[in-house]
Amino acid sequence: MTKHIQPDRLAKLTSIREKGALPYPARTPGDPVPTAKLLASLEEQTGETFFVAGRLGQIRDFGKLRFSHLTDRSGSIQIGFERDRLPEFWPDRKLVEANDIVGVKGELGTTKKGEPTLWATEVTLLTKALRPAPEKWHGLTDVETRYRMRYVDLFANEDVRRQFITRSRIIREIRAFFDELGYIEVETPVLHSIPGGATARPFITKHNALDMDLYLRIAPELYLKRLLVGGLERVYEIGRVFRNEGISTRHNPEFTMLESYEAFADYKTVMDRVEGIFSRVCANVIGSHEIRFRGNTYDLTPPFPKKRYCELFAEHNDGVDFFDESRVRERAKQLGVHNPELTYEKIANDVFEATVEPHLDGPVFVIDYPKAICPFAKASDDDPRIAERFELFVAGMELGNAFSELNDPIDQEQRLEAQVADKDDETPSEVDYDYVTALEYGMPPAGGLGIGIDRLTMLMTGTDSIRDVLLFPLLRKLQQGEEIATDGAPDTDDAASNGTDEAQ
RNA sequence: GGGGGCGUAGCUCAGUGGUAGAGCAGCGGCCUUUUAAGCCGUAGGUCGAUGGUUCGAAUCCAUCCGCCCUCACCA
Repeated sequence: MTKHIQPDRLAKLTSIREKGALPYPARTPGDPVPTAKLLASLEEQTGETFFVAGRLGQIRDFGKLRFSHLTDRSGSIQIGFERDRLPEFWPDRKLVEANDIVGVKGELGTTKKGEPTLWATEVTLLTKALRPAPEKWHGLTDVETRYRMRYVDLFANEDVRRQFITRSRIIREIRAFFDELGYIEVETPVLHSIPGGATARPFITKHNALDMDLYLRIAPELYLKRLLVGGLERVYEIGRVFRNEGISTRHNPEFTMLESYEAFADYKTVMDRVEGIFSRVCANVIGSHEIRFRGNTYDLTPPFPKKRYCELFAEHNDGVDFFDESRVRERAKQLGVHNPELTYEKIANDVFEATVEPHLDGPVFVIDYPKAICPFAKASDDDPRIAERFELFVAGMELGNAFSELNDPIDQEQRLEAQVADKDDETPSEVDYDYVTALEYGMPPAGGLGIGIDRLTMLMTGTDSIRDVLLFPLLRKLQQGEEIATDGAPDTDDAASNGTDEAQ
């Protein structure tokens, strides 16, 4: 690693030490003021002395005067280094350079052209950077390097920093929304001995002492509903789930899921909750209910339109009824999505996905799904073939999934057993009988919700790729000893095989 | 897995068979109001890797590695 460091920076490091200064001091000499505070009331504060700390940008050198910007978490401000104000620092000024982290004490003012500037009277090196910053004008643009070295991306690209601050604010608003409704936030196990609550291939890991296989959770659902049995009544969890599938602009193998469960509510209540979340995030984070995503504008003002699954199915399939098995199979063959391994309802759902989903620009709640494809949803009291379930679509992307939770233990046991009997290799291989036992003790009627936080953030921030809302998206491992291009090591190369597809 | 694109200096990129280039960053100078500062000078390379074709390969061919886009798969 260190062999690729810029030799001139190492030389400066040595120089600093030889002069008895510390290139990595343990303490910051003062409590830094956010630079944004200096700019916020510049006129009233002109002439006052402040201490700021952050990373130095490009240095513009005029011999006896130099300028640079100092960036901290709140923004950045120009620093003016004048020879006559810095008698002690001046001879060693070149040991402090772009990308170093410094503390600066100085007097607030402006330049002749009115640029707010902190005129330095004391400069303290806080951290010597041994690698240079990316080029000043184009910055760091290589996508692979940006993902692999997000730490560089973050300080080099302000909009990237802002993006992740926005993500954090979205999550904070969601928490506040549920907290105000009396929900409690809980944490359930990530390591599951039986993966369940969704249809997906799990990651397998091993517990050594117990000598048993464990699975990284594909959903927290079944544990959260156990809490309803326990009487917690309103719970939510925002946490990582893991699905052992491919990678794309909409899929990362680990992603963040919000799940909430509310006793004595049903899927209609949950629709209100979803609208409440969207409304709140739009108002408090985005500042608008109109968002731009992939070239289109979407109005997220509630209420969102509701469309029945079976009606949409007929509408986009020449009036074919979802439950008309022979005609649906025919249609599936015609579309080339007829997989005889699957159950009839799954084939029909594939037809739905092929014909209806592309048209779901939204926002739209697709409601009342066929019960057969909803193993955890309660059937409608009016039509036993229909489950009280909805999914929220915006921009053709599924953002949320919710239902009136099935709490009939006998029905649930039968459905889980049917799932295991299914040939589909994505379905669970084992029934979680403890979950059934929990239901036998009585779970209150409840409405449950799942929302993909990453996709929600994509939508809200107009981001095309899920990798741009994940700080560290999954990438292939580099070979040992291999470094990323940015420090002169041999580029690329590696072990491992090819990745593909999905998740979430 | 299929198709397409890309990989050259720390960064951003030119270079399509004949001595590896530019801008920025770096280094040495000049400069007290710049903000992509300017000017003069200087240094910097396993052209992703391996093999092949050729008198000669960054360039043509093959294989491999990595990233992006897209389709497929999949919430």
